Amino acid sequence: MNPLSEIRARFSTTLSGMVDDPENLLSMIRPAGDSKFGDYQANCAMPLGKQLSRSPRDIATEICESVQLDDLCQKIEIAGPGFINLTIDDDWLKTGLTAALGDERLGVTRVTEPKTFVIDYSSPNVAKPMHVGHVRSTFIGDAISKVLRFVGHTAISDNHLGDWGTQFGMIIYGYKHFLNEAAYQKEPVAELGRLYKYVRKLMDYHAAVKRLPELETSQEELNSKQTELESTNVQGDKKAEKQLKKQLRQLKAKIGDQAEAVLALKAKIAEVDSDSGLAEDASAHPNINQNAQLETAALHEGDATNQGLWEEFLPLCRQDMQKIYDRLDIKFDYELGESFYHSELAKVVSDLTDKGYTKESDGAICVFLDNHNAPMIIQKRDGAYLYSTTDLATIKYRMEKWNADACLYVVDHRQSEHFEKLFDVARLWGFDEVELAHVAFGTVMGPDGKPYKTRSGDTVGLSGLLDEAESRALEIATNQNPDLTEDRHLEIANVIGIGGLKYADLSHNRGSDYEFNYEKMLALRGNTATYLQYSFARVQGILRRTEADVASIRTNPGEFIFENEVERQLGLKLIRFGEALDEVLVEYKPNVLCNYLFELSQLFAQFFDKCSVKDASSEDLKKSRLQLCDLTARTIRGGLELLGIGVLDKM
RNA sequence: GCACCCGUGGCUCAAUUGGAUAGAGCAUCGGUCUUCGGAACCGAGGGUUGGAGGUUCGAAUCCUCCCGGGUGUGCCA
Repeated sequence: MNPLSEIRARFSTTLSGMVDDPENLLSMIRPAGDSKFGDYQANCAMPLGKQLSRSPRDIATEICESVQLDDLCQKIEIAGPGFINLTIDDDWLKTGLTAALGDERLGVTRVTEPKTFVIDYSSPNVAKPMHVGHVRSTFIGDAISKVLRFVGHTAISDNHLGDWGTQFGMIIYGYKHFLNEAAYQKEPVAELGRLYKYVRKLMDYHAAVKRLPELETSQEELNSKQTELESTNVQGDKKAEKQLKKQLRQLKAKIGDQAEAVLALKAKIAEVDSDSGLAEDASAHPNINQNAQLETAALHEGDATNQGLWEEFLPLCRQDMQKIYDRLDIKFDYELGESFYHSELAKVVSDLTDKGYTKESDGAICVFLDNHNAPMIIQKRDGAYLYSTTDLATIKYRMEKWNADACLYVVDHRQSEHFEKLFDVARLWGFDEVELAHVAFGTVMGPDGKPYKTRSGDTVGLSGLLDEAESRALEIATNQNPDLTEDRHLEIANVIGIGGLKYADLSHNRGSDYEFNYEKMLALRGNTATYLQYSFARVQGILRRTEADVASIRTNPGEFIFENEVERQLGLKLIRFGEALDEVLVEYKPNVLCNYLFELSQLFAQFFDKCSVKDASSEDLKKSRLQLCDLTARTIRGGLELLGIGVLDKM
């Protein structure tokens, strides 16, 4: 049991005697904001004072007299308007540490009421190369799944692959018209990838040719509007002047954006025009955009040829994708893609219609919701279904198959409105017991503060990203430790390269955008994976150097001794591993665990500096310090493991 | 137009969801140490949390308005 839950349990008894619902008050017990106030603080006396119209300090006194804390806290103080400051008792702490030492779970107790979570993450489109945008979903989802499992929940990870979408129409079209048979025999996935990109280029070309004149016209309009605004005379009227300025500024920004868009379109056109083969195919396939769509439609309608091709392509594409997951060491319990649900979609619509929740509008079948202007469309005018339909079928399946208590969707924050609607419709449909949560995350930004793109404006491919991270890591590993063998260098590069990438992502609050930066990601200092991995390796160094018998330390521990203040701080931090994990799950935020591990490593560095193990003044003290070392190493390793990050004994 | 999100030292980010003097890491400057792994430790400077009001014992956090930025917005996923 971690100190926080223990304190809350003790307070619970007292507070339930004072109010009906103590839950809210209990959440006001938390780690002290400043260590000079002690280890924990209870802030519940202030609101309680207000509620009961009494002096908060009196209430605080009353609470302190009633709560049973003798063994748990060595100091209890009331401060300021009514803060209750608590300092954990050293003996209690030492007992906890001793227990953690002999426990594989480091003293972290399992939840008393395990739940079943379905976590939907990663979800790339197969047959399209994975890119930097898939990184966050994959890492965050994986970390949350692991933490859920560790604390005792059932976590079912499900990779909801996009394996039924328009990209297959494109590939099928490409296969039928542009296939290089020899290349396909030799390296099928590479050839399919080429076909996808090839068709994409041709489609983009035609779309650009069509769009360009419209854009140029609108550009002219904007320009003339700018001239008009610039010549408007509003002198004397300050308010109008200000408004005009604002309008002009916004207009200029829009013109800039459009100019960029025009350039991008022109580039796409030029790319095709400058290549005689592409140009020829472009003019030979003027209706490629519509025809590719028709191939998709044919696939969905069960056309034998297309169905056969899809069945041929899919395993190849999935195999290819698996390579990336293997490099990242990410595994899923299930990979039920969109195709898995396609036979259920008609039933979703008919069922919702039978229950009277749908309405036809402009030929489409919709569910209208009170708190949204636009309805959720579940069947298009042409009869085709949408991803909202698939998502509904998926919820139904997950409830029937796994009876989930919660479904978490680790998806980019731009889809928040979609999920609001989806969850509303699901509840309307009858799935109102399950917790449905959109675990949203921000965008990965480039150094220019805009979404991370290559210089040519394309999204950044994931496999290239991993290559770059590992090759930079290799350079660092080689420079830092030239004596090691090349194999060792490669192993280190893999662990710190991939680990650095994951940690850079996970250590940011998932809700915020963050800037992608190789240097910072792999920096040897600061809040990075390398710093934590280095701390771990240093502990291993101590254990090696002192020839410590770790097994016997765990089974036959000696007393913990806090000779130096930092030893106590380190011990307290160690015992709070479980608190950090609980906190991660409150809002599904892995960065809480990152912060915890970083702070732990910083405390260890101080301990390392001040408290020599090798030259400890007595055997008892040396043993106590070895115990702290062992716990530190196991906590860092265990914590990083939950984040999907590895460690090395030597690096 | 409407809806949602964001704005925190020079830079990159935290802040346990309303708690005490807003914390880290880079960078800058200074210091420790003949290292149980220097990929270390200690210290200093640097902030009106975009601005103005309001709510209360207490606000980066909640409310209103303004400024600036982003995202989404009826048949893509």
